[in-house]
Amino acid sequence: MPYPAGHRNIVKVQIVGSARRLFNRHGFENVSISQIMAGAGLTHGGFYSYFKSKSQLYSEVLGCFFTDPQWKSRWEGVDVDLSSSDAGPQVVRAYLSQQHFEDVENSCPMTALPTDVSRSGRGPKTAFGTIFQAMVRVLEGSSIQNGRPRRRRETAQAIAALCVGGMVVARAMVNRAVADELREACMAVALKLGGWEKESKSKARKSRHRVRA
Amino acid sequence: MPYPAGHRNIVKVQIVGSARRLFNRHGFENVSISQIMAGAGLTHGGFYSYFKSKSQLYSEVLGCFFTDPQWKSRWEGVDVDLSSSDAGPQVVRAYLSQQHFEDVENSCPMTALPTDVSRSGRGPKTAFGTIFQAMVRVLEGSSIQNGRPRRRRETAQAIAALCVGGMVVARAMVNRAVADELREACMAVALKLGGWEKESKSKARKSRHRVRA
DNA sequence: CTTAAAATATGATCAAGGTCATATTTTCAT
DNA sequence: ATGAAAATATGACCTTGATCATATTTTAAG
Repeated sequence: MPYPAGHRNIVKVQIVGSARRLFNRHGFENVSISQIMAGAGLTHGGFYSYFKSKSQLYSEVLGCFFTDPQWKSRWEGVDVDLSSSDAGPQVVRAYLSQQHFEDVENSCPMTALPTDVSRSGRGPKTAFGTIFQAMVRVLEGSSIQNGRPRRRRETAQAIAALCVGGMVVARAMVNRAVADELREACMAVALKLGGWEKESKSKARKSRHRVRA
Repeated sequence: MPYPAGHRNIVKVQIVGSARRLFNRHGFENVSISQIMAGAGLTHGGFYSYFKSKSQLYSEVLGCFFTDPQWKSRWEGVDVDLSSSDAGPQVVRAYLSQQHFEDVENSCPMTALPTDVSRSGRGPKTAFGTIFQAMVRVLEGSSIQNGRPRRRRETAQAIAALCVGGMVVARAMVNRAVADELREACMAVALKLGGWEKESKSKARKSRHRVRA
């Protein structure tokens, strides 16, 4: 066997990673095979020895985003421990963080390309739904809500939608200060909805974080 | 003058309308000039006597969405009276309505192509921000919040983001029932946030509307 | 019914991109 | 070192699409 065992798989992962970054930044249809392969240090021709078509890569990229348990593209300085008891507020803060806002390439696909997914077929949509429900489940399990589970689920869904929506809208704005204000507003309300307003932090640090991007 | 006075303008409006529908459905980059012109009953060649480029059309389409006061693309059976005192809940119900969910072509662009805008230049982003702020202002003016205006604004921003986010996510799902549940959850929470839970309607009418679409 | 301007259609050009066939290079076992 | 297999690169084909130049058609005025 002329090449080491896992080589093929390693390269394939690199291609998928390149595609993920490019898709996040430019959207599905606006990225060429050449760009993707170049991003993995290759040229365009070899692509079809790895994937049957561009569409198939599309599915694999989403699958990677969603199902891959070792998706470690955390955002600079932001960490989430899903097993922690306060996973809910952690998720909210991370999702609406300035780091996530800025790190488009490693962004959550729900933020970077939800409308691309809505224009696509069953596969991507199914994957999208899966991760969204996963997010809802984490929030639901962590919310300090008073009563009925019906209510808790409703609230958790709204918090998730608020996180995604806040991020999507913030990214579509010119004015950075306005976008930041929106993010912070969504974060504050989301935490309130979950019953997580403990450390009120006096709304300091309006947009003073430093990120080395 | 060989052609009636307003003719040119009428045709231009038709082209922009065709572009709006197509952009909403397929995204900006996935629509060709030929398709747009065909949608207006013309062929591709004449396009450049109306617009300098495809990008310019893009801006005009967004401008039409956002600033045009006579934008009458209401959704079937849904009406909003912005001068009414309860404009807030009206907007929320309309935005998260099943009709809006289904009527992709006449959708609010914030729902149909926010990520396209986030990948674009200053022009579209500015337009996007303008309409979002307009929505926030309506919600803010109508919210029954208790105290500080700071709080009211924060809440209004979150409600708007929740409306957009709920719709964007719902559209990216395969399962219609799940999407409907999300919409309803977002609507309930949004109304609660605004202090508009008056007519509780006992959560009836789970998805029983009829739309002739 | 003619005519000139306005509008529209046809067709060409040029660039990009998905796809695939073929050539070249790289790597490991001998 | 060497050779065969695996991987990668090159180049071409073909389609599509943005753009523009030119031809044709339509319309209102005379």
